[in-house]
Amino acid sequence: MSSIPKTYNPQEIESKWYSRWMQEGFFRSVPNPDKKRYCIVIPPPNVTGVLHMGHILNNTIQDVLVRRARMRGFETCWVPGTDHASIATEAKVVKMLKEKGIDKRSLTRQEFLRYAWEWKEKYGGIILEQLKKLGASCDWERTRFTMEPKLSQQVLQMFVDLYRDGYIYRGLRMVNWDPQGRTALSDEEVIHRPTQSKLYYVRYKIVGEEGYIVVATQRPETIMGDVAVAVNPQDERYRHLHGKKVIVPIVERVVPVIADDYVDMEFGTGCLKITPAHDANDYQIGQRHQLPIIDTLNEDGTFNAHAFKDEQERQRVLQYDKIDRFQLRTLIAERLQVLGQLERIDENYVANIGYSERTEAVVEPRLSIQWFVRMKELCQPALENVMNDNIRLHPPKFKNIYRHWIENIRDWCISRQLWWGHRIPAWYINGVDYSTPASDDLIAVCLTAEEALEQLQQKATIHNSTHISKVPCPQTLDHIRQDEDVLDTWFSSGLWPISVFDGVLDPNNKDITYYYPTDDLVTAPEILFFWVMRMIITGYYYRKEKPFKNVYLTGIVRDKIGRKMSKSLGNSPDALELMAKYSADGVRAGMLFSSPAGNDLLFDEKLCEQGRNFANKIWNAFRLVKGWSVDEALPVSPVSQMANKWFEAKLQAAIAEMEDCYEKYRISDALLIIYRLIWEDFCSWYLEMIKPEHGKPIELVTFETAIYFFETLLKLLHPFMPFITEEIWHGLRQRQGKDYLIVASYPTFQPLSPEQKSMLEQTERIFQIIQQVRALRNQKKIAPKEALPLAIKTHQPALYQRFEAMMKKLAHLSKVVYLLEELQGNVVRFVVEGDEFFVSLSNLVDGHQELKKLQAELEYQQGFLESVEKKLSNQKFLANAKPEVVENERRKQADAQARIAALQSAIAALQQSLEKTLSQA
RNA sequence: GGAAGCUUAGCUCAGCUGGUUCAGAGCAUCUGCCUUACAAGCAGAGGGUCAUAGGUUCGAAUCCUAUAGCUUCCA
Repeated sequence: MSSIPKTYNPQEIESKWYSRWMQEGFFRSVPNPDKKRYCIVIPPPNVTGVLHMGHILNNTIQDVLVRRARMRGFETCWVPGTDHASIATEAKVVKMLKEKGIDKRSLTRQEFLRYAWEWKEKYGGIILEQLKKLGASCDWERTRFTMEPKLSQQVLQMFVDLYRDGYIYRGLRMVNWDPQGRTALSDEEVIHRPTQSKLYYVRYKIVGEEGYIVVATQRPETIMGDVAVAVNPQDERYRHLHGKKVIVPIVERVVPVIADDYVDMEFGTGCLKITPAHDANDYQIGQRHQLPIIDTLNEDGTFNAHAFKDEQERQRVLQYDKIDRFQLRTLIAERLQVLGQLERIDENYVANIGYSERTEAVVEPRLSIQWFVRMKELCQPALENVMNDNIRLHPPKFKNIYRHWIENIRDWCISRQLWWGHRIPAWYINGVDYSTPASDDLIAVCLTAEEALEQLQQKATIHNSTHISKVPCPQTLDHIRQDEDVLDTWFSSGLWPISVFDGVLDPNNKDITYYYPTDDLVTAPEILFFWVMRMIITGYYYRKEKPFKNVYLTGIVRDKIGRKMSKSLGNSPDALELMAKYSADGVRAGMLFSSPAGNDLLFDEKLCEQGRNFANKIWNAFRLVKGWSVDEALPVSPVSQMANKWFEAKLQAAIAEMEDCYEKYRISDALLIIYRLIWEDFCSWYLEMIKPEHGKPIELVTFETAIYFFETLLKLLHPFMPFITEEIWHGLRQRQGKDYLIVASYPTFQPLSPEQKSMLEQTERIFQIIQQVRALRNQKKIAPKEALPLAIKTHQPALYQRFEAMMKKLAHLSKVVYLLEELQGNVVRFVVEGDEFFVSLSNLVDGHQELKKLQAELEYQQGFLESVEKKLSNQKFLANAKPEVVENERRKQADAQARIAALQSAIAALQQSLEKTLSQA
């Protein structure tokens, strides 16, 4: 016993068991048709990632589900892996190169990719190693990476298939342009934030008359791209201008005044400048009025004077060439000021500005040719099967949001102007103008260059035979080229639950047919649309089947004052330090203590401390049990006998409750149940009941029962705190072979017998009595060592006699006697249910204080009775309420009456004795 | 600007289809205790008009309406 340290020391223990589990192959899963399977695919963390609190939460939940399934005998498979994360990784690599003094633009695609792969090999696996520290029981032999050859092949195949089926097209659209990343972004990658900005009021001269109109704009730097000024047709103020022309300042371009309903009369002056190349709405208006488009920006957000076809205009703006858009804004404002065309500046304007999720750059609306996925039709099964609960979201409140989003979906821009990613498998003929979608019949979409060459030769031949304008027919691979862009990362992630099992390459292979559809997906609500929906779409597209049955949405981890954890705020604790300080078990438990599904959780390090303390508590229970010596000859004491029966019932009830929680994905509640069962019921009650006197041995039967209980508790706790439970599992008994807790059979629930139910009810009453006596000791400052006599005024002594030994031990009573009369003298009374209890005290009792307490209790009970009787005397209640409800009220009435009678009797007796003492004085 | 959700003890939350599982849990607080498993602990105790105002009902934290505040999503 002395060999077991007083405090639990997790460091070596945790790494020891993790490597033992790995050695024994417990995480490994292969299809086994004789067993039901349970499967989760990990939401692949970015290769750039390091473990943060969100990962801990997310992966702990997955590990809980996986470990429980494994113990329940399922063929359990948790597939790990990482995501190549195009933009994030490319940005990281570019930054790393910059620090080395290398400019990305000086490298070829191949050279850049070599650096990127190097970087990935070096850092890409870090996060997986960190997950091992957390205890994640993934099948590491199945680790995948979204850009490894086999997965890339499947992603490209999907592109080809979708293209063939008409779901992918090339289109000229206003896209969200990230000038820093120099790439298009999908709508979801743009974050809108209200931003303090300025509103410039600019004068446009009217052609052919004196005066001007004033246009309010937030972006004066786009003025040079103006092709019209629009007013609302209803706007009386500007009716006279319809059909007139105005002069755009600086470029001095003459443009029409047009009328369009889109214009908000309330905003600014009611005049809107139209810049189709740089605003999505302006683009729409431009289309309606057949206006030209003048794109004044380069891809990096600098001004492009060479975009101006008109020689004079070009001369006027040449001085601004290559100037950054924000600097340009200032310059233009100054220039307008000098020209006397800046009427005023509204400094207190808050604009809703879009930022790139990855680079934080202000997003620039930009016209360009990109690849799109036609979403409407593809989405239908994804909507239906969530709405009809074929795929269940937990909590279900997300269904609404999900539907709203899908119903308003727009086509998905999937091309990204990056190098790190899956290069779009589209080929073009050199020397052909592809700047408009008109030339789409001269594009080949296929997996290899050879195939592309063949296709393009055919296409060129057909084209040349049907069109007047001829195109060159490619003869060799040198005459064609592949699209420079890569695919949006989510395009590949959408395939993840299929591609990890190579389901595109070989749709009938053993893995995919066995593991797909997977069971649960655990992820954050923020990527419900980005990712979850796309997996569902892809699942139905490729396999006519959902990718998973349940989606458990975790909350966002925030700091304790509710701010999102972020690197820039520095409010995120270091995950590894946390585990070093509180153990992986402690951190796992701490994370789950307050994380109901879908709710954000306010993380506080104290929760991890609580987890660590819990581990220590269990450890000490283990020390206690291990320290006992067993005497086989000893008969089982009455206390132990009752204790064993009681805890068995308690245990079964708790298992049932936990089952219920798991079914509802209330993981945090399940943990709280086992936490209280261990700490309160097992440690504070059960172990105290059976604990032999110091130095004395314990009966064999009780010892074995206690070990059995302990083992069952360890099983229930194992999914949450795998390390300490495995350690104690091996400490409790000598274990042979594969007798590990991680694969021990999970406890099943046996319905409580009527005796067990009444046992639980009765012990509640007994515990109340014990607590009353303990409280009394506290109040009266009676030493715990002093044994007290208890008298019970009751008509049902048998009820208490069964538990007499237990009460004596836990409340330290010298004796228990049963009465039918009030006990007089120096006693303290209390009432539990309908019975009265007396404790005789050697020191003086404050009768008046006792009286006050009893009277307060009486008052409460009378009020309670009154409310019950009010119901019972209400004819409408008796007529309308269900019979069992009425019956219940009658029972409440009877119970309350019994308590009141006991209280009144106690009060009367106390008053009598007080009067006696008074008259004696 | 459009939509959804939330508001219950000092803090974080549970309370399903209205009726002692109806006012709960954990943490925090307070009071005693170093009682030989555990001070990372033990034994007790206090604490809420269930955001506000109406309504439905025999009965409302629970259903309806309005108001306020917070949060999120979309534009």
